[in-house]
Amino acid sequence: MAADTVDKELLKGTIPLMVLSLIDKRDLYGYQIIKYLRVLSGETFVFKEGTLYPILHSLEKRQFIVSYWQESSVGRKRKYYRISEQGLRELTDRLMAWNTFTGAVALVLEGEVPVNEA
Amino acid sequence: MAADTVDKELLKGTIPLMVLSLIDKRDLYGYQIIKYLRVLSGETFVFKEGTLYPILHSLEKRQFIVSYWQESSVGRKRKYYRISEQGLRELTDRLMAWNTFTGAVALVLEGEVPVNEA
DNA sequence: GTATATACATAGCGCGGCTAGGCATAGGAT
DNA sequence: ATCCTATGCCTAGCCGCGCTATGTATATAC
Repeated sequence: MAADTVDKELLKGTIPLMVLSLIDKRDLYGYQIIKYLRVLSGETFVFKEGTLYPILHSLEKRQFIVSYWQESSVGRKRKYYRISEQGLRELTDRLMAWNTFTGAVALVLEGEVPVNEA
Repeated sequence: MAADTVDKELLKGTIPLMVLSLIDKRDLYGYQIIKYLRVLSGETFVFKEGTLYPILHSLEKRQFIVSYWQESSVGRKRKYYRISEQGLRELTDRLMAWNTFTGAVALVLEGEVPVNEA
């Protein structure tokens, strides 16, 4: 595994977190979110539509985000998403969970393993 | 989701990393690894045997760890694991992947979302 | 006219971890 | 004596997330 590739498994659960975080800053449409994830992550997160769209649909179904169509001067219509009240709460919760999680992993990785038996 | 609970989804792929990291420090047996993960993580990672043992078997099958039985003064026999050469390489790779991954997530979470359209 | 980029959608698969159960030994409590 | 708890190992089968693969549609560049 090269240093600039991500273990896909590690991603589980973090994509919705990142998506909510981005939409929280500004209303975005799907294709745009894929680009932002790619650019902001320094080309680490390169997702296909097949990965992101179902996640957006799931987030909308659970009412964390709300969609609306909007014309663009170029290309076809875009489906924008904005975050809801529940979405804000979900984002807060997921951020806490993320920090707890990475903190706990760090503790284990840096932790001393006692030499004595239990 | 409470702050002291982990989103199980986030765990995907990180358990083998933590397990390899622990065994790298000292030979350990399964039940012991569960305890260390629980204690070192500050009660964040509380795994059942049904979670850990299959992971150990998988790591051994891929020859990242090697097992051997050893009597104990109390209780039944224990199956210890030690890390192999390949396991050391795997651990290094997974550590890099972990750092890349968490770094990229941080970039996205803290990233500025430009106001202009692409 | 066809290749590329944009933009959205979904059925179905793969795979990691978890549930739920089982087996076995020892020590302490009742 | 019997039960509970802790220790210690094992596995079939499920669940759920993300990915593959594919399809549709519009606009621009060559």
